[in-house]
Amino acid sequence: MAHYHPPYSRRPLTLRDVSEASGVSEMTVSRVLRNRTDVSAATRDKVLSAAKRLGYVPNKIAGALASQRVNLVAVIIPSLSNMVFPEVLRGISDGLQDTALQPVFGVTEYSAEREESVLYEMLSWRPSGVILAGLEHSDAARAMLVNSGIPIVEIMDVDGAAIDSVVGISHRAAGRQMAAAILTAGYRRIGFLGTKMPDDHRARKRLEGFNEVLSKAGVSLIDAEYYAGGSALLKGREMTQAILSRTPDLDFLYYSNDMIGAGGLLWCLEHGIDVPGKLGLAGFNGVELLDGLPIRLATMDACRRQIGSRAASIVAAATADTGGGVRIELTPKLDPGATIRLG
Amino acid sequence: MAHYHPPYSRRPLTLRDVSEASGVSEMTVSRVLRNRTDVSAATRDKVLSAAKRLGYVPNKIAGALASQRVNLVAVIIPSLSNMVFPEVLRGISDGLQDTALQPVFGVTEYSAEREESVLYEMLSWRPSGVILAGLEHSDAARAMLVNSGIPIVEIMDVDGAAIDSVVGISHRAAGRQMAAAILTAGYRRIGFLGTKMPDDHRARKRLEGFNEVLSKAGVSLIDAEYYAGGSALLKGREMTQAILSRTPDLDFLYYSNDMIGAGGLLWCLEHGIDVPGKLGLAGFNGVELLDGLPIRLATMDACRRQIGSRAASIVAAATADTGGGVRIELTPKLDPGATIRLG
DNA sequence: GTGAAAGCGCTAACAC
DNA sequence: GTGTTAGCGCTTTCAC
Repeated sequence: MAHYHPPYSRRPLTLRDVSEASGVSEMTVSRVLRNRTDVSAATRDKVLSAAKRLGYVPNKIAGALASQRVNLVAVIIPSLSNMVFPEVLRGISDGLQDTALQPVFGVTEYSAEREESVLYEMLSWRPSGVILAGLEHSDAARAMLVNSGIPIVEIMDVDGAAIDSVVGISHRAAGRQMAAAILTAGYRRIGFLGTKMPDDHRARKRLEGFNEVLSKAGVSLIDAEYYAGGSALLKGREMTQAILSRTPDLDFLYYSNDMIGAGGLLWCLEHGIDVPGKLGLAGFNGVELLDGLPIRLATMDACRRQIGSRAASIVAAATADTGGGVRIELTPKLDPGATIRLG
Repeated sequence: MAHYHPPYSRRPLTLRDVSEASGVSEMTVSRVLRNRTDVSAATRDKVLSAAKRLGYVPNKIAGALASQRVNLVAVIIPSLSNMVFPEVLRGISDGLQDTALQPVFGVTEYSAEREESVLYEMLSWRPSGVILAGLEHSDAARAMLVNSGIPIVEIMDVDGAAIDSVVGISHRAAGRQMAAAILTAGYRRIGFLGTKMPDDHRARKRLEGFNEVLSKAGVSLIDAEYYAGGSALLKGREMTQAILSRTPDLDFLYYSNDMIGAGGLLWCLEHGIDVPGKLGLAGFNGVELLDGLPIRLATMDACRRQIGSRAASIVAAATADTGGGVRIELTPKLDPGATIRLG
């Protein structure tokens, strides 16, 4: 049902068109359009009005090729499916606010292979920097990053060797801290509920840290449930029901993220389970959504927004060629909410 | 705490480097790297191994300038704060899957001014097409779109005049349909809860359609609550409490989105309110999160993913220069859930 | 099947 | 303050 077919492929205007329309040389037109100060007010006005009248939009491709500068920062994240990465993106936007840099996003769906191809694609546009999640990359991706000659910031996680700069939290330490809090509160029969994602290295590290502290206390996970895809809130609900009917004497459920934790919490409340008396619950991330639940779920803030803005600042500084090779470890705080009893 | 300062600004490799390393002319290297078939297998292997060994990443800036082709689709959306746009983005990714096109995202935060500057910025990269939310744009933005000479797809909303192609639903009709369902169910004392966003035209149109049907039935909104920012789930909870304590005899609450509707629903359930007997509730969007609530909130699916993939297909087709100027109106279906009683 | 030359639209560098 | 010249790293075109 075509209703009108516009002339795609109209030739875009060039500097030359503005030059002719204003009677000013291309070079000076270029100066005006780049807000350079060494142009007389009269010339500037002539150019600006001609450009506006014609509807000229500069060609950054040509500009970038000529100047060898591209004001783009490649940002590569695993997913948009939960609230965690959009918030990192907002942090990045904030951090880039007062610079000429613009973020460009790519998504990997937690696949190293896709990360590699997205990275290749983005690097081919010669961005001013790269911000990407995690420290685990394919060899080829790592090589591209090392060879790129631009600032690289790996974010979210600090447990491992960074290529250049890194901003994040220690997920292993976060897992340990939560385990310690749970043990201190007196819980001993602990179940784990999480995603079936072998490539979510941060979730894996949290669980490793968690298990480590449990082991030292002679405790180990009694049962576990995993899911993939679907509504996390619903999955949390379903998995909670499943694990509790299979292993009714659990006294704590550790969820790998807040969304499934929230689903579990709602299920428990509906079923009159004494939380946190008989059963404690905890998630991870500190998502805003938790504010709207009947009672607060214990969680740990992953410092998402802050990570984004710090990473952006590092790229901005490195581009303005201050510094480089920075390591920033943020410390998430544990929020016991109302789902962990006092120890 | 710098731990290592890599040599930013290493000169990236060029075709010439690969040419010299492989002993093949630049032109033929270029052919191989673009997967052209008119190259002998022997030459191809030489080139490929040299390129891989060196870690060559092509410069798309130069390529785009020379070929006058850019495989980028500019995607401009209002926000990443709720689940609606990320899902549109996923639809777009899907729709672009089997093409050479790559989406690039920009966010406006519901500001026409920011839309204009994001658009300007993106058009300056000469993308192959633009997908943007809504039909309302500044005059300057509209002029840029019209003059761009590339396929433009306005998405989400079909209530108004499109520049080129359009894919969406009628929000006015959606509002009308919900009002009709509510009236049919026998509710008469209706309250509205929504965002304080004058520039969210789709929410506005839904409310207009809603009021229109109410008026015709001699009914009008009894009370309203507005919010801006913060956790939508929490705001839904707070606004529900506020509106019901101010106007206790309301028998229906119409929320402008599912998130605040979910917050309201949770609040009502906790306070033992008979839903949908004494009080009916409805939201909008059909977000996945609703699947995890104790009872289903009435809502309307905004067809987000489908809109994204259809829009992407239009751009892909127009680029391959089939068609153009397409209008697709999808029909959202009303899901009465368990929060509207049978009429 | 391969190579040489020209040029995409802009900006750096320098001359005036 | 303004103009001229020479590329940026590719791809197009055409010759071989």
